[in-house]
Amino acid sequence: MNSGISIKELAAALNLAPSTVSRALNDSYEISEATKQKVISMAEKLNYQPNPFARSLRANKSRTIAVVIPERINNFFAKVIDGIEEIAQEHGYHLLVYNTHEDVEKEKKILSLLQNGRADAIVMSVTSQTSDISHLRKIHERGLPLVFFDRICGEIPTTKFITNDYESAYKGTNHLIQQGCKKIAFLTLSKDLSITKERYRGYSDALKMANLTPEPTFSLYCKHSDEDNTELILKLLQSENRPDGIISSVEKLAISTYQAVRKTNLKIPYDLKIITFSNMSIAGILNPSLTTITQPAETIGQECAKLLIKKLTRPRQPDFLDQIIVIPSQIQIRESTMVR
Amino acid sequence: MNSGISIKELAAALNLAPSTVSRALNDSYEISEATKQKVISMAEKLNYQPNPFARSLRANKSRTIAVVIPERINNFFAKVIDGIEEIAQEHGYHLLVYNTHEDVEKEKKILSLLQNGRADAIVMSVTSQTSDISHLRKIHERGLPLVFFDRICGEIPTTKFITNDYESAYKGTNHLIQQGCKKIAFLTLSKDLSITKERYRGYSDALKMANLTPEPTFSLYCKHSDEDNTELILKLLQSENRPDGIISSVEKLAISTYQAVRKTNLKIPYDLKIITFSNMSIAGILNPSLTTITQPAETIGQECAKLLIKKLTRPRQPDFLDQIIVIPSQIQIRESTMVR
DNA sequence: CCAAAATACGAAAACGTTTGCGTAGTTTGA
DNA sequence: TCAAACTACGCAAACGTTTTCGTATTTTGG
Repeated sequence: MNSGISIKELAAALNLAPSTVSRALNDSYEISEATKQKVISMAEKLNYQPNPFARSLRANKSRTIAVVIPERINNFFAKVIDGIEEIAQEHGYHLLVYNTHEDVEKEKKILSLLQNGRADAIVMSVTSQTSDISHLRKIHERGLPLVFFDRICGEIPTTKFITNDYESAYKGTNHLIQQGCKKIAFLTLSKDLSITKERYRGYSDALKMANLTPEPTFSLYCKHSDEDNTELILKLLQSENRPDGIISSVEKLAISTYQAVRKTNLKIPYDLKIITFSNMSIAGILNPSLTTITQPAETIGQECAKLLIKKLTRPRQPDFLDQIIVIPSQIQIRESTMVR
Repeated sequence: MNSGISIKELAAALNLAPSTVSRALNDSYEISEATKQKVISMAEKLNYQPNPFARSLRANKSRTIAVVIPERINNFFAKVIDGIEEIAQEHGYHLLVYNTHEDVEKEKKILSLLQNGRADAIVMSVTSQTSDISHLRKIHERGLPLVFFDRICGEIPTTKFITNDYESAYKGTNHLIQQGCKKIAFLTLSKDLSITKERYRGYSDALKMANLTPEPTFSLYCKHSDEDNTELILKLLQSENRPDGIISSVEKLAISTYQAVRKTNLKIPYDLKIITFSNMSIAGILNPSLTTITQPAETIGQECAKLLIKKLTRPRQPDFLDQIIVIPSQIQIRESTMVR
């Protein structure tokens, strides 16, 4: 309602021109120390708060970063945002956060809302359904700084932050093999996802290296509903030629696996070993505790934000390089992949 | 960088005045249908996007709601935000999200940043450390619409949304008693928190009703660090007069309890039964599965947003009533409180 | 001592909207 | 038929900043 006093009123209270007050508050060399002090103390006294919209209008900058994620109830994305917020706050930036709920149409709507300059930059992780990327291209060609993390879009020439998906999947799969698994299944969400492809490559290469062949029926591309996924996995576990090891590309599919296993008389890790990409704090208290590949979520968020802010605050910074920056994950071995 | 074309340029392309274009786009009765059509199609063609800051400056409204939470890696808060976002998006509102990390000083800084009209309203859950409430009072007295949820601040006369904390705690405790518990402990974060007090009352009253007395050593006020909490709980479990039932006010203390139990040779639910306030999707796959009191998080978020938006979009809406709106939780009984 | 430079400030424009007011041209009504 | 009302649009101000330019006063330098 009442958004406090304006710079004009503050100027009037000081018998100065608004321009002088503005310069004093922005510590301009053109203003004497004495005047600066007077202005600052009066501003304090009257609790003057500059109107951010007037500023944004004038400067054509919003000091705001938009974060677009596919899921909010997800420790990985939550941690990434925490990382972004930390750096953003240090530099006086605000965060607009949008959840696409894994829905491309929603993603398009949100990006279209961000075309008008409401945010100075966008950091996002795409939907598992995003194959048409015209909306991303549009934003990028408009010159709005855009970086991707985790679920990246390779076709857009900008900087992307991911973890070492190939390597982690390779190592994870190899770990299963070393623990004695012969028939290893791969669980993931969408075929289109960049990270899926990389992780599948890692899984596949590890199998080949061990002279095992990846069976098509062992690659499970799951849906959105947890119940459906549990059903799908259950079917796989009850099939004649069931897997004895599982590597899951997403946390929640590991959860679904645990749930499916409960409906069988299989025992983890004896009959089935499982490892998953995850950021759960409670992986350790699951029974049996869950072996995880943990992505450096906060770090990814921090790096995204650092890069963006560098670009936004320096005068003539070049565009983002078309490159992929890799921040390695860490494998935490727990009971779910123990030999005995 | 380039924020597209302005209404002036659009007007020039149409040989019209900016005012006419503005009115046409806002569907004013003063503009003929023919002109409206022309304007709209040209706006489409040139991809005209109104500048939000010019609008905000002019209207003194930002179409933005600020959400302030103490923790982001928390299913409850994530779900609440999802609920808020759903309703906000329907009405064209954007969400600025801030995490206080349970730090009052950060909370103060954030609220001070919100004084300048960047957001039209605030919906928040306070820190577990918030006892000095001058910053909240300041915002409220400034006339900025403010609602609380879950962690509410009773002293501020506005509308608050909570779950039936007293009743749920009472029922939860009673459930433990009926399952045979005699010595029930209560785990929580801070004494200052509104919800802690209510939940403790429910716990305490349930004990009294069953002729049990709440022992002081059975009320554990935990810290921020998960490791410390696990230690604290472990000590309680190893004490001579250990509890045989636990009701936890916060999800993560139940997790810590599971972790502590692992370091003893106690068995849930045989030696210790446990129930917790929680929004975990995976409570069911913990071993043993965890009995929970689930708060209606999305609904709480939706209701907060509905109320705010009603106030923001109707012309002369009265101030929020000083009232507490209760949305009941649901108790989900699982193995952790089973008799056998 | 006086021109030139430096200091410290003010006036006004600009950012992109929306809106109150004014006004041609047209329609209405008795 | 002609004043009154209506229609459809334009002009200009306003929102609160920042910044360019201008200028009165003081300081500097030879």
